[in-house]
Amino acid sequence: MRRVKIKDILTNQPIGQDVNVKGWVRTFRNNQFIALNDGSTISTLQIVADREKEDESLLKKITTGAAISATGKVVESQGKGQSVEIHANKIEVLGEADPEKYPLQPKRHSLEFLRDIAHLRFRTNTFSAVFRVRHAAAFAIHKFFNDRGFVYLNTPIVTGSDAEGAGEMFQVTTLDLNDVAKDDSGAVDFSQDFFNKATNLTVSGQLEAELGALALSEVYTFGPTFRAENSNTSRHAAEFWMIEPEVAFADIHDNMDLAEAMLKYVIKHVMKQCEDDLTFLEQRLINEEKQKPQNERSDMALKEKMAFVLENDFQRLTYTEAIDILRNSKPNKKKKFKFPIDGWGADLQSEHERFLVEKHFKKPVMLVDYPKEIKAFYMRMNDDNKTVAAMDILFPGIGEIVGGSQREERLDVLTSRMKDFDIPEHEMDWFLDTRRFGTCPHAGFGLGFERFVMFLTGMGNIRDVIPFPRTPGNAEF
RNA sequence: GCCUCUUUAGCUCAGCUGGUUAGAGCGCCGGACUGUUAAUCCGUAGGUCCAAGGUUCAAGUCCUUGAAGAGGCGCCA
Repeated sequence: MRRVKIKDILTNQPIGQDVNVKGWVRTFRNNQFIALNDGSTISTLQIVADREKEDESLLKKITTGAAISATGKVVESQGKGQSVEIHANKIEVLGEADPEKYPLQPKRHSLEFLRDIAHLRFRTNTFSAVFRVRHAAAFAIHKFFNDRGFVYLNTPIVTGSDAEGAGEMFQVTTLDLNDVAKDDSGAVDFSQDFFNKATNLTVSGQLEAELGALALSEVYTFGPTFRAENSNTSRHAAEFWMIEPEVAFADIHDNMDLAEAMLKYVIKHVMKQCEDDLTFLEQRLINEEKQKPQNERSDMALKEKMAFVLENDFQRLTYTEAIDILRNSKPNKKKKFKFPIDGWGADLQSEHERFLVEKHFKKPVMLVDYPKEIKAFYMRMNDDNKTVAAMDILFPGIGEIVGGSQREERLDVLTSRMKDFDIPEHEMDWFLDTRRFGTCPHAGFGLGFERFVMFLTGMGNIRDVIPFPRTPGNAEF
């Protein structure tokens, strides 16, 4: 008999039909009631075993975590808590789970403990929900761009470009590290390396995406990104996924419109597709926050927060306006900020961003037009000659989720900016060619996928929204 | 990289100003019950108190160093 997914049975309720289901036992109550989950939905399906007829040795093997196959009739449930159940006439244990050794019990486990057993944590309600939501979000992103005529571009993961300037890179080499090839001057001889040059894992696909956009008009990347930063926070990982759209004939305002539309589209899609997962995750978050002091709890539940973001325009303001607000803010006047705001030009610290997003505006904030000194060389110089057309999107609880800009398309301005940043022109010749031939205004941004999934799931640590997270000192699994 | 906190049973935790034999809930195992909902009830077992040094008559508790984890900051997505 063909296997039916539990989600289908719970949705269609084919009462009277004989079906086969396969999945993993969550609990086995009363030697009779199996709560079975197959990952198709957060809900379990109740399998009723015939205690009289079934072999006792078989019943003994039905333990939490075991994989079973059950065949029987779908009937209306007599008990509370579920509408239908299966009266099994045949149960097969496909894979036993020794209860002495199986680490997952039908009880609450800490996220830290589950992180240590990341290979098994998919079997929990929380993580199965998180990864279904993550999938739905990834799918929605592809659909959003596809429907708008964007081309999905796969930029290189191994890169020979060392001028991306977005942080420390992981080196990629096949040189024998125990006996590194040296040249005459004693330096490492990368001409003997696999690519005949020094290579790294990408920190951003942006520069390559720009090349694509200046021919295909609209492109986006969606791939892994690597940063060898020693960052020890709940929102940084050494390996994470980034979405980087790049649009020709677009300015910073088009860019902001695109980012806002995309974020809202994905939120809407996830709310529709993952209703029951979100309900579970929302409750999980409420329970977790019960242990926190009142003032640290969020004032909106998960779905409420998502709906709120959906229904309201993101707050747009310039860096200069933000500085004014911060300078006149209560915490600044009462010297509550660790880094007081006294003038124009310094980068905002997380405490300032959090004040703007969580206290002042209480919604996502888009900041534009930053001082040129604190932003990257490729961002377009504004007419004031002091600021660049950069934008950051800040989300409550997570901070920076998007960073983007209009790109500097004027060759002379770009090369002079590169000089300021000590970036050698000859290494970026391929990049500059796009400015030499048929250059045009264009813009793009990078969205940290995991940070967005944190918002969508209410999870507070990036390590809990990526299946096998890589962080300093940790590359297990 | 910097600062703070944590580490006690399989899991989640309690263990007071250092003082007899280190506790609870859940899980496991055994039994009872049998339409249960993290089932319930009774019972048993289960500990290198993170590690190494030190102080003390006495250390789970105090000190030093180290390890692992968490939170905050910086870097950023």
